[in-house]
Amino acid sequence: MSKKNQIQAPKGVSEYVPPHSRKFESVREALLAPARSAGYELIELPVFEDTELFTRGVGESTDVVSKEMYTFEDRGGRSITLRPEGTAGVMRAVIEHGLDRGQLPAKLYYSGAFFRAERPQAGRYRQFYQVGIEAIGTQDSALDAEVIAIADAGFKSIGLQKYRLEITSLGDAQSRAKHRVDLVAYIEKLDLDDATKTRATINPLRLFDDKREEVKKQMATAPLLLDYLSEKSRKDFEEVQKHLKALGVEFTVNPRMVRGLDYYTGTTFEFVHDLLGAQSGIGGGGRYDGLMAELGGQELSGIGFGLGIDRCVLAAEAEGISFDQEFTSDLFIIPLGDESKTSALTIAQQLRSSGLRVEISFGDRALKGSMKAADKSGAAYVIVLGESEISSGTVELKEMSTGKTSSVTLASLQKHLLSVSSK
RNA sequence: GUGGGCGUAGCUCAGCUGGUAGAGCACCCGGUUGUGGUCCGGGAUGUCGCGGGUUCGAGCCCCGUCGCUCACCCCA
Repeated sequence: MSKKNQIQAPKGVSEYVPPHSRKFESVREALLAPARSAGYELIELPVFEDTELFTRGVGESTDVVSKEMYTFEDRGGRSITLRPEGTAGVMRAVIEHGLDRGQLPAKLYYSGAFFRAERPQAGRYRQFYQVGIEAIGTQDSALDAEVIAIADAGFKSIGLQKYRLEITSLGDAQSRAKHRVDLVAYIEKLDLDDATKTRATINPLRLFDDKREEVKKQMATAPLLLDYLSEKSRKDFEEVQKHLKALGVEFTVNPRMVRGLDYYTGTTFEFVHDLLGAQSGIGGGGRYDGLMAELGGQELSGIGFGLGIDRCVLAAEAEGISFDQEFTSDLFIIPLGDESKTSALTIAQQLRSSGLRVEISFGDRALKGSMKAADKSGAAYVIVLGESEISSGTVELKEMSTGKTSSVTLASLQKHLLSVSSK
């Protein structure tokens, strides 16, 4: 609630506080794990970059660059922009650090906050979170398929089911040029309002994405880029599909798919969730042939994706997926009296070093209150630590789910807990 | 940038045709000495988003403003 002098978060940012943040953490780790298993390595980059990186990399004709960037001047008079997406920054860093001079493909993953100055709505925030990967320097349909499969594995490991994968190919430069000529000619004959016409001159492909029925109808017979693919592009695209089938990754070919960033070429894909609102894309990506050269690097092709953590959290909630059990402690220690607090601290420290999750009851509440706290924490076991336990070296280990207790010596507590801990 | 909906305790909300606020959940304490989940008793919490107007009187009406939210646009 907004009180008089209370400072609120800036408009449209997503925040995750406990217990909700558990979901965020679980989702992020689930999305990242398949990339790590496939040999991708972390790249951690600044959230702000030289504005030119995005105008050149992402493309000035995109809405992202033309009206959605957080751009400001720093104290040295440089134009700085909060990163609206991840790929351009990764390419900049790859070139700057010469990662493209080593073994290829360079395989990188990232995770972090991105910024777009849009009007917020369900699943769309001004600061949002993405994980992504980029595989740079190798042109191979098998790599395209693997990248897509890594994203798919991430969604599956969250437990998501109600999503679908759409793929297409944007072909090479010549294919796109030929198609564009025909598409523009086709669009010129249509009955469209001025705003839409303007949009079409900036990027005619955008009209395929229009949600209005009258536009959809008119675009129904528009020339499709897939029909213009060169022999090589067509073969590559078929290879990708063959590999995806072998991997058991389900997909549909959507020749009308449109992506918002200008650098995509060749294989392009998008994951869409069925239970989300208007913002239903949970991830997407594709190959980009010209980006590296555009940014002053070698003529190398890359492929990657960005997955929306926020939207995956929303999707997981919509599907009723819960993550809570991953976040409960193995043991809850209740010290009685000030003297036993030292023991509680040292015992907890020792148990934690073996990977157990251990909490202590703090403050001076009564035993009953501490037991309640233990119950609510979801801890599997509880011990009460008083003078008698410390002097005898034996505690009553209580299993919270059954209420049963058993006598365990402090010396064997760790071994005991490790044997029953699932983690 | 354009449009719709909504702003009452930490959360979810109730508040009849205007008479100066309530429930459930959560939280804290207790129900005789050191063991939770049920039950019972007790307690704290709101300038009813903010500002102005109408009125004897406004959470309820009017105007403005800010915020949240959903959709368009665009996209993760």
